[in-house]
Amino acid sequence: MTSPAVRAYHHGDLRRALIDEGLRLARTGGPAAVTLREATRAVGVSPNAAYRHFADRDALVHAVAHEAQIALANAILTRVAATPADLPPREASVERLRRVGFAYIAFARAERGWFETAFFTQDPQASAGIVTLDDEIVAPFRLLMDTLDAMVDAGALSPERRPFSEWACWSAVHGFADIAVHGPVRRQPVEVVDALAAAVVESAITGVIGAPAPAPATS
Amino acid sequence: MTSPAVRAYHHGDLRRALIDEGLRLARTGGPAAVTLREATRAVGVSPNAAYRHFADRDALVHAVAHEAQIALANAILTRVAATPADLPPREASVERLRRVGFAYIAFARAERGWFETAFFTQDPQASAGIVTLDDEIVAPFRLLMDTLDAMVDAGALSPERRPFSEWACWSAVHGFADIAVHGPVRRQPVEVVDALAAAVVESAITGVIGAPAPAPATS
DNA sequence: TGTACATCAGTGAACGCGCGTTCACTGATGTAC
DNA sequence: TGTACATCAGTGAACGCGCGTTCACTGATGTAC
Repeated sequence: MTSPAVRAYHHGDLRRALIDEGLRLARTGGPAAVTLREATRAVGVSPNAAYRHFADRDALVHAVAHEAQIALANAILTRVAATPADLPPREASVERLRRVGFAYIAFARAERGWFETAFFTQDPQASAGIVTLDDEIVAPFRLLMDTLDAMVDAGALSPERRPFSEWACWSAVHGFADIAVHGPVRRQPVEVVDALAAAVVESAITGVIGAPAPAPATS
Repeated sequence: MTSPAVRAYHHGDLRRALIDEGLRLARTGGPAAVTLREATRAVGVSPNAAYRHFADRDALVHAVAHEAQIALANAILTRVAATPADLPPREASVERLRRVGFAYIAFARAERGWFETAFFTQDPQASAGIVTLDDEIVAPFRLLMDTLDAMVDAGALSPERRPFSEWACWSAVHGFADIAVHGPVRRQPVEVVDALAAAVVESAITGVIGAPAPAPATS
């Protein structure tokens, strides 16, 4: 991977190499750590070489953020896909929502820098019509929407309670992620944070459904 | 206020003046905008004069953050204090929780820079014992704890559901604040954000109580 | 199959910026006698 | 009440840093004939 890739920079993959390096930088330092000078230095190229592939620093950060968002979506998908197959449909639909929430929080804790980068990136223009998300972040959000819709279909969530429920879920889980990553919970032992996360997710589910949910699956 | 204050810098109030200027800078630019050079420049003093009153830049930011946290606590207190006096105790206790949530979100939206600064500041050492908050942020959090305790006393919240409920509340409201300030909702019309905020707060209350809450008071 | 040439991904040096921080200093303040 | 002096809040100039970005350029690549 290295030896042909290194040789391939000329008429090769500098763009890809810079994004990869940007991801490495963002992973530990968040979006602020993604600089043209550091990325080009690490790749072994002069600073201005980056301008062949990106309009400016912002374009690089944006590209990196895009990949961070995809990583988040994949983390959620993986956890949801592992839902036990033997659950009754109704419970399964709730369990899937629970997993979306846990996966979001787990990603924020495990990949703090990527999480910051994914959320940080701003869409310059306002979204059209009703409240929507810019294309890049649509994947994780779509997942949440679909999960809630499936709960309605499975009879776990009454249709009157469906509207806006995605915002309640996202807010709870995002808020806890931020508190766990930047807030006072930051340096608490893992078990404490796990317990709080479980309480927060369960409360969010209760808030959406309108009553306490069936017990979580053990897995 | 200006003329004696300006004269009083020598053997006067440079520390106070720098914090005030820091608050002005943080208000629009968040914690990153609080720089020694800009603050001293605005006050009309040489950059190194700040070192008579602050060990380094971090000390100034910390002082500014402290005041931003107090401003947040005051905003919550004011809104809670305006709870109609004629409500039955049970409903009143829930209405107070609702107001804590709305005030938190309103503060984040109205004073974005201060909100970022208040939350940003990090306590270097881990809190002692169980999960607690560092001294500076204790005021808003104490308010939330007391409000939830009062709900138990008033019979609006069953004692078994009390534990951890502060984290569920704070997460929901903090997450929505972050989404409304930095996320996709950022540029939506005020009415849309208001509607989403109401839905999020109501869902959080339902999640804590375990069932939909009595209707909000009209005020 | 060989050569001329256009293309375009890279180089090297430099710019200006604002920042935090340190140095040796000055000059106003307030106190001891 | 007046003077000598220590204190300490401020000055002015400079440092080194890393950044984004621009300039005129070079030299490898790949294509047209």
